[in-house]
Parts: sequence; C-alpha cells; structure tokens
Amino acid sequence: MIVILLFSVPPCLRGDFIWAQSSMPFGAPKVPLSSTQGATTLGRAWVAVRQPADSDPAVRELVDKLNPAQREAATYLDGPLMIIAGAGTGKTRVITHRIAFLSREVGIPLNQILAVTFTNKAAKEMRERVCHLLGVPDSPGLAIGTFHSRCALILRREADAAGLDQNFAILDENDQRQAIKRVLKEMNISEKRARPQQVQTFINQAKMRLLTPQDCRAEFDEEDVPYADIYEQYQKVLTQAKSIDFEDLMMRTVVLFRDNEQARQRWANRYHYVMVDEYQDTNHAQFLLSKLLAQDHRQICIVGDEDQSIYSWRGAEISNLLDFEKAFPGTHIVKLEHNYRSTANILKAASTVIAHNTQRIGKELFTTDAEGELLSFIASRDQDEEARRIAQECTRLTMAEGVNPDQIAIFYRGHWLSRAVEDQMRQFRLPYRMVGGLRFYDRAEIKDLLSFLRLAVNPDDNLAFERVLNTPTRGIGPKAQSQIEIEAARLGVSWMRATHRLLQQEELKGTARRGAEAFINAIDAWCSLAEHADPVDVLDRILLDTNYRNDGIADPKSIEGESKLENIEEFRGLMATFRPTGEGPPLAEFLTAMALDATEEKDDGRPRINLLTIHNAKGLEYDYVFTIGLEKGVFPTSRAEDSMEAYAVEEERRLFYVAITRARKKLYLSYAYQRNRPDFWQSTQPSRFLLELPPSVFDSESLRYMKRLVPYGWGNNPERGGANANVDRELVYTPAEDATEAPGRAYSQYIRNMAAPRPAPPSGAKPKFTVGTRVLHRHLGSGVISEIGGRPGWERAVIDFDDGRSQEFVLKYAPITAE
DNA sequence: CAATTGGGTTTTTTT
DNA sequence: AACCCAATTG
Repeated sequence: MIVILLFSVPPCLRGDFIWAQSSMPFGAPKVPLSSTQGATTLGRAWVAVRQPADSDPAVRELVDKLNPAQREAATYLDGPLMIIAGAGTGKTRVITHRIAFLSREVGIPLNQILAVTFTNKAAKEMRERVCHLLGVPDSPGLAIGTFHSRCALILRREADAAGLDQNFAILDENDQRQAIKRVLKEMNISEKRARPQQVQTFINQAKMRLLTPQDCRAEFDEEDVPYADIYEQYQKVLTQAKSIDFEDLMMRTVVLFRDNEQARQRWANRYHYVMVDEYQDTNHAQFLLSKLLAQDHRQICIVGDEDQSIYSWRGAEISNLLDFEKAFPGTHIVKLEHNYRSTANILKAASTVIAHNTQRIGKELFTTDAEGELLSFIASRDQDEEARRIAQECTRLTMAEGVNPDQIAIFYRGHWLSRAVEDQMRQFRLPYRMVGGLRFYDRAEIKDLLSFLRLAVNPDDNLAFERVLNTPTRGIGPKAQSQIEIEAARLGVSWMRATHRLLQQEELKGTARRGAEAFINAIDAWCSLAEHADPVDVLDRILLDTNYRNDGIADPKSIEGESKLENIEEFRGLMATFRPTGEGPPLAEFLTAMALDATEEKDDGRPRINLLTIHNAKGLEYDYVFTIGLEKGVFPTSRAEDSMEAYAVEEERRLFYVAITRARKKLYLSYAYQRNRPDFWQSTQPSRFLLELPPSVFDSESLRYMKRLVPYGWGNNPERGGANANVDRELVYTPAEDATEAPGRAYSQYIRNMAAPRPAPPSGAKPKFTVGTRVLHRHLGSGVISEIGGRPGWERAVIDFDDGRSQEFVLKYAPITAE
C-alpha cells in the first residue's frame, strides 16, 4: 500500500485514489506514524490510499465479491457519502465491508468507527459479520449499536457533564406510562381528560424535537389538556427517581453536545468515522446527533432507502434522507439497484406499486434472475376462511415441496389480524412463531424482579419502589403508601428515604411497620451486594429475601404459577449468560442492556412458520411470503386514508413495498370479504394497493378471482377516468361454488390424500363455541364450556377445566381453540 | 386498614 | 387477557 500526504487533493487524482481526510494520526500499525505526523501537526491533511482493486491481494479478496456500485460505496472516503440502498441490494454487505475496509486497509482502529443501526438484532448481526470478515472471534472495541444504546453509553461516561446520576435508570415505554399516570394522579387530572397514551406521545414528540416544557408552552396554544404542565411535572418525577426515558437518551445527548463543545469534541474525535443505517427512519434528534458528531471530519456515511421509510408515526423524518445534501454539502451519492433477493416478478410488482409515490429520490431495482413464480391472490369470504387457505397452502409447501417452515412468513398490518391465522396454524398442527408479540420481560413476574434489581442499583428509583413496595404483599396498603408519598413530597426526597424516616420516627404502625422495615433492610443489603457481586447472586438474594418464588406468585402449584416459575428460572439463566464489560457495577450494566434490548421470548430454534407485522419484517427475508388483510380500511389503514396528510397513504404504500420486497421466491396476497374487527363485523372492499399491481404478475387463477372483485380491471375504465377509478365503487364479491375449497381445492385434496396420518382440518365455516364444546386453552389446558352469557359481541364463557378448576373468559379475547 | 372480588374497558405499527 | 377502579370482606 502506498500512502501519500497532501494538503489539497488534485482533482486529476480523484478517480485513482481513495482519499481520507484526517486530522488525527492513524493508530494502526499499517501506517507508520512518521508518515502521518505531519497530518497532526499541520492540522489537516489528505491521506491517499491506493485504489484497492489493483493493490494488494487482501484488499482484492475483501472487495472482490462486491459489484461496482457496492465497491464504490464500501471504499469511498472523500467526505460525506449517501448510499441509497434498495431492498435486497446487499446493504448490510456494503456496511460490513466498509468497516472491514476501513479497519484493515486504511488502518483505522475499530473503536474509531461508529456504526448505528435501529435494532439490537441488526447491530448484533452486523457485529458478527464484521468479525467474520476480519477473521476474529469477537471484537469488543467495535462501536456498533443502536442510537439508544450508544447514547446510554455516552451519558454514563458523561454523567457529570450531562447533569445525571451515574446510576440513572432507563425507563422503558411501560415504565414511562406508569410514571405519567402517577403524574396525572398528583395533578388531579383524570385519565379520561388526558389519556396517558396521548400524553406519552406528546412528551416523546416534544423530546424528539428537543423542546422543553417551556418551549412547548411557547409553541403551542393553550389546549384543554395542559400537556406542557404535565410534561414539566413528569420531568420532575423522573429527576427525583434518577431515571430517564428512551427519548431522554437521545435528547440529553444532543443537548450535551450542543451546549458543551468540549464534550462534543471528545466524542467527535473518538468516532472519526460515522455510519448510520436505516437513515430514512431517523428523527430530528438523531439527525442532529449524527451531525454534531460528524460536522468536523465530515466522514459520515449514511445508508437508507426512502421507499422503506415506515416510522413517521414515531417521529422519523424522511426529509432527513431527502435533504441530506443540504446538511452535508458535497455529498457523494451511490445508488445500489441490483437486487439479489427476489424474482423478477416480485420486483416488478414492487416497482410498479412504489412508482405511485411522489416523495422519492427515485431508483429502479433490477435483477439478473429469472421471472420466477407468479404472484397468487387469495380471496376469501372471511378471515377464518382466509386463515384456513393459508394454512392449507403452508401445509402443501412444507409437506409436498419440502419447504423449511422458517422460510415461510405471514405478514399483517396490525397484530389483531394475526388471531385467526394463529388459530388455524394450531388446527393444522403447523409449527409457528409470532415475532414481536409479547416481550419476555413484559410479564408481571419479570417486571417485579427487574424492579427489585433496579432498587439494588438505584434505591431512589421511586417507580420501581412503588411497584414492588407491597409485592409480595407485606401489609403496606394504600394508607401506608400515601403516608410515604406525602412524606417524600414534603421532604423532597425519594420514597425510600421517606420510608426510612417514617420508620425512625415510629410513624408507621402495625403490619405496615414490620413490612416496611423488612423491605428497607433488604434493599440496603441488596445495594451493598450489587456494587460488586455477580448479577445472578443479587437475584438469588432477592428471591430468598422476598420469598418471591412462593409469595410473589398466586399459586405455585397452578399451571400459571408453574409457568411463572419457569419464567423466573429462564430470567435467571439469561442473567447468568450476561458478560459485563467491567465498567461500573455489573448489575447496572445488565439493567441497561435489559432496558434497551427488547429481547423476545426464547426460541428453541426449531423450524417454524413466522407470523409478524410488516414493521417487524423490515430487514428480513423469506422464500415464501403471505401478506393478509389487503382491504380498504385495513391496509392502508383507515387512519391513513382519512388523514388530511396526502403522505399518510404514501407511507402505507411504502409499508406494502416493504412487504413485497421481503419475498425471495413467491408472494401471496390475501383479501377477505368480511373481517371481524375486535368490535364489529365489517364488509370490505379490496385495498387500493391491489389495483396498483400490474395484472401480468399474477397467475391465471388469481386473475379470475381478482376480476370478480374488480369488474373493470386495473383502473382502465374510461367512464371513471383512469387509474384507481374503481376504488370507491361498490364491489360485488361472488363466492366460489364451494367457498371452503376454492381456490384451495387442490390443497385440501392433497391433504386428504396424504399418507401421513394427521388430524383432519376443521370442517365448519366458523368455529362456534357452545355449551359442551371441548376447548383447549393455550396456558390452562383443556376443558369443557359449561355456560355462555354476556351481551352480543362480548360473549363470555365459563370453562370447566379437566383438573377441576373453572374460569370465565371473554370469548373474543381468550386464547382458546376448539379441540 | 389491608386484601380480595367484581365490573367495565380495551387494539396500529415500536427502538 | 390485562388493566383499572369501586365495593365488599377479613
């Protein structure tokens, strides 16, 4: 490798060399210090590294497998770079190669490269792939993570400068809502008047835009709900509890860098190369953060796809991507358009749909692959029939074609759509997993344990304290609690200290006194233990002191109690595998990781069909993809269609685009004529997105069905004037002769003829629950319905379980299936 | 005064 | 099913 130092780059050399602007010495051994000394002393210099393609073999090997656009994206170092990466164009490949290239060929130490992703999962995958490229087992120095986790790290190191306690707790969304409820109570505002959800959205949106309560007061007119006041009070509650929420992580870091130049420079110098993935989903605060870090060295590389921006409701601003050049003049743009994932047919469908959008940079994906299979359209009478057909097809795919269930996915717009599918998956005995349903630590018992652990690190964590003050019940009822609350407010101290004081002054009596004493002493003991001890040891001590295994759980012998015990053990196992980096108390680190990592329920890794929302599907890919619920009002959701914002539907369309582009081999689109929403039955019309697809991508059987729904074809009715004219038309659904078998006739025939003995799929149209029906409850086992009551739409059933217990359920919410 | 029981409400998408 | 609030029981 040849390294040249220059103080300005002659344009004539630009094509032949890669240029890195540097104000720091390279720390890596590949570049001798003597050759870079000039760069530091003289402030800024250009370092040229000869183009990799014709240099040493290691580089060639590294970037050889990249296509020209990818290679350019991975190796361009001459200032700000914007990579527009279409779906399936090898984006992750480019980022990982870029990091490996920076490290191995330019000699940048890994800890100077910052790579930000949106999910922990993506970060983990990226870390693994980079390590693989570099040929090392693991590299702790690699600064890869989510915005939130990087901010947490920065704020812990800069706690003083940021005005935070070193051991601050991080509130997840649930804790945040709890805190808001507490504030509303304190301020005597009913939850009817100010819905906690809405307050939460308000506060989070304000924080994304770096607005303080005062700013809000100035910016917004007085509304009937005093949002700004609630926000202000909420911040006080958080400060008192030495806690910060998710959005604070971002806002405080940005404010720190904005107001404290020294701190900013410390980190800007540390992260000499900044990379941001999924840039189209960044919000204002995240944009500012990237800018504050990169504004000096301008070594920022962002990767995004405007067509996959689907998080505007969470504050993402697509304009961050569209206007990136304004923030970083002289930005070089590389477009990745060669798709390696999907068949030509799928790509054609995707491109045609997304072309309806106006907010685009514009790109045309192409593939060198074959046409592939045509798309299938599935029309059903209602959601149960829809689910059954899909289950049938899944059976066919896995049984007849030997498809690995892991390679099949079923997508939907919202979680509520999954219920019918889930039921049928069980009926057909198909293995499935729901991605992103219940988070593991959303369970009550895990939240309790986390609260104990939080207190062990930060005894002033009022929110945790309040949660477990009387869990398991230790005689501290509402009266005693309000006593503590008042004392805490009077003295301006935490609940923990207030309790201490009340005890000293003997103002707590009877059972409350004994209970509080035991609790306080236990917390003190946990605190001293937590300073050094292994997290698991702290947990064991907690379980012992609180007798949680017995008292914290309603009935350890019941089925629920049993699964709770299992969860506790699993949590303990999870803790045992945690490896702290050694900064501060290990338990504190564990809790931070816990708060930021939305770890899902454990997965045994057995092959399963995946059920997930489209939002959850971003970044993933499957051979076979079913997208259900393609109905007006469902997808696009009525909220978007009714919205005044023209771009609301564009975002829905991007969501559809994401769904389509996840599929590698075959895509199925499904529509149900009637859909049972949680509260009402609804006749539907097809989604406008179906009409935006070109007929040529569908198979002939599908086309026949579609033509029943869309009498005039695809927007070509001259009377109604062009594209999408028939969206608003009353459509006539003609059920097939035998609605339960067509177009699934072949599949059900197949199932009947199958040699393998397996339970027959259900015969009736809708699963009906009546007195005497044998049912299977997901958690509680099987039993018989003994009674049905309740008003229409809210039927309740009493189930007598086989083990003698019986319980009442609201039918439409209970996770039960006919046995 | 604490603890349990009963009734009413509830769902878009999530780091 | 999960949650919150009011009413009842110990």
